[in-house]
Amino acid sequence: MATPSIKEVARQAGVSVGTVSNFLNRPSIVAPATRKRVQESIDALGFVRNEAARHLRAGKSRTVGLVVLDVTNPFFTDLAEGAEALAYAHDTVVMLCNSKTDPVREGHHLDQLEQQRVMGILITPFDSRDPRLTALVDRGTPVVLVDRTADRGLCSVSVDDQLGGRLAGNHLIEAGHRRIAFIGGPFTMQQVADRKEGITAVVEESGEVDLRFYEVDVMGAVQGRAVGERIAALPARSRPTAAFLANDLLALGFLQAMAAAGLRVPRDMAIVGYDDIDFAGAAAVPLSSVRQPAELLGRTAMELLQEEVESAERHRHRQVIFQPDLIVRDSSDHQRRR
Amino acid sequence: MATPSIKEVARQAGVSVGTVSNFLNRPSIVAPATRKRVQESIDALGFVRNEAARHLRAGKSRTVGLVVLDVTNPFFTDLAEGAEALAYAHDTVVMLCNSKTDPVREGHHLDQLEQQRVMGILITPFDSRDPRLTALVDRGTPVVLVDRTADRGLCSVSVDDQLGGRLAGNHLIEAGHRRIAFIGGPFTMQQVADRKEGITAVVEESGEVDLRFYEVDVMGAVQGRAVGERIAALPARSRPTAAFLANDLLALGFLQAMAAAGLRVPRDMAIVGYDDIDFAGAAAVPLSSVRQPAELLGRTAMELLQEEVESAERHRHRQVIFQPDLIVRDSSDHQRRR
DNA sequence: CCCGGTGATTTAGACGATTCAAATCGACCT
DNA sequence: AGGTCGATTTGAATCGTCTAAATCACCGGG
Repeated sequence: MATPSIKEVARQAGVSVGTVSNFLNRPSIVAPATRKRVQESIDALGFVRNEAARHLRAGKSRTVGLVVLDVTNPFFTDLAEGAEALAYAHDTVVMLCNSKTDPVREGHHLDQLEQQRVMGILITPFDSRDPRLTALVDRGTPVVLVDRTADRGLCSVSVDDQLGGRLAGNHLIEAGHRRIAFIGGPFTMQQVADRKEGITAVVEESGEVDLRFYEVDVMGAVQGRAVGERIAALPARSRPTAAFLANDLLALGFLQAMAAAGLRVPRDMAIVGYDDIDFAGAAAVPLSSVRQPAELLGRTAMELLQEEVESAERHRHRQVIFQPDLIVRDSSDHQRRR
Repeated sequence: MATPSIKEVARQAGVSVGTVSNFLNRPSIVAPATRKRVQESIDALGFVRNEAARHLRAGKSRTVGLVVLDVTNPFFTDLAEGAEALAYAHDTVVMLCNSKTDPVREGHHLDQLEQQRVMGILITPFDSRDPRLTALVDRGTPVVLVDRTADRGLCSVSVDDQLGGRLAGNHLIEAGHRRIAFIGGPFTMQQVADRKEGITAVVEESGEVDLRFYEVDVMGAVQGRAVGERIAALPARSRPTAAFLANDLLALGFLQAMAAAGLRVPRDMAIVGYDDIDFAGAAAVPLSSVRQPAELLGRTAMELLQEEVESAERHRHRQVIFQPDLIVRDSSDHQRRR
């Protein structure tokens, strides 16, 4: 009682397989009476198209791989949302892969996606110049970098992370902070490096600010809390009075560590996060954050991919860069805090 | 310059396609010298297996669909982790799908997975007796219910949610609470209904406790905060003194609302969550929570699926049920709280 | 009554990998 | 030289769907 194929449907309906296929793909050229008969057979047999066969025959898949660093991070799920919305409109499927900031997992996913001959891959790579990635592209899989700027012949969609770092830095410096912590990681990740560079630049311009770096391996709430505990334990006179964290999960964990240690936010510690996930505005102390247009990123990435797939040869790679916005809330703003 | 097929590899290596296939699938029967030659051609050409073709020929896929209610919830990603670990060992791939507690999205994913002829589906369904799900099973796709108990002919892996509700309820009642809120939703979801039933049962047994219900549409931190604000706004004499929330994200949001409203936890409001996600223990006030063995759930579900796929006809469906544990932390424990 | 259309349907290969019966090749034995 | 056995390799068929080309039925015009 295996799943019926187009052939069984044809027999049941008393037509040829070609007609069934036509019914499926170009119903308008099938006579109404035949159409009805085929539809009935399909329903009766419970026929479901075999995507593998279609794919093999067509030579191209209708699924797109999306590889992100952390599915738990709302920034990435929002991004996925944007990509899926567009995919849905183009009758394609998004395969979501979680690399968990681990190059090995990432590589595994890429292998699988390539074997599946996906029509393309959207990826926030651990390392954008990973040779595996380059090889994949050379072999013909269209790739769009997400949340990273491509240098070479690739499309990419990103946000100006240096600017994001500058915005956060300026904001904290103007509020009078002179000891600031930058927390994120791994520092080898381009995004993190850029944000770090941004705040470093404005700190150097201002001259008199002490900026310290704390590196984490993965940017999650748990790590944020851990760093927060270490910093809270410092003597008040040498402790930073403000922290800029490279994502909101980190910032949320950090915020909780402050609360647990009895430090008031923003009075004792001002906090600025990154991504402006929904949850940030709803935190115990609403979190200031550098907003990235996550959904737009995803949507645009998918757009670029579709474009590349459709126009094939005469496609010019493009690097789209969005501007981030600083959203100031209580966690970094004395005035607002009652 | 399309991706080379096994045929090109064969030509390049001066052997037949059969030999290349043998090299790929049963290397031991290929002569060492030939093996070397084929390997070289594969490397030179950058050959990558075409999964669609393998699948079509083999008649069965090597990917498993995993449909969860919320990828943002660490409970589900832990679960996915368990499933993936086992899948990896069996050389299969997990396709992660996020239904976002939306039956329409869920249906869409199921359709796609069926068209892809996945070898099976692990799903936390919105409604376990959805006819679409039944139809899918009847048409031959093995399905294992996750975090839900199957009534009919299906395998399932779940945790005794009623017991979870009882544990939380008993704990709060014993601590002296007489006005308790239960927060979760939608109440039509079996898990939520069971937890609710569990606490309702112990409340009724005790006689003198006032239990109130708050329903949310999706169980996320944002919703938790919203309910928290409503409850915090109640006059102290009629306000519940304890809340049991059907998952930890909800509880985290709720906790933040308490902090924002100036209510102390657990003195003014005791809180017990559900799932015991990593983040729960790291919250500003460490969260009491009913622990579910998420990874084990995922792993076991995959095990059952493999079993079903392999033993085919003579397979007996099984319903595995795990026991939850109550983890008591500061959020519900006066003693511990300084 | 035959010809040319037109509209509907059928036929006949691909697509890429796998499998299995059959062919090939040596080496070895008698 | 003929035969046998084992180890390798080959060739063809197959999976389900799609498409281009071919076929068919039927109609009206000449």
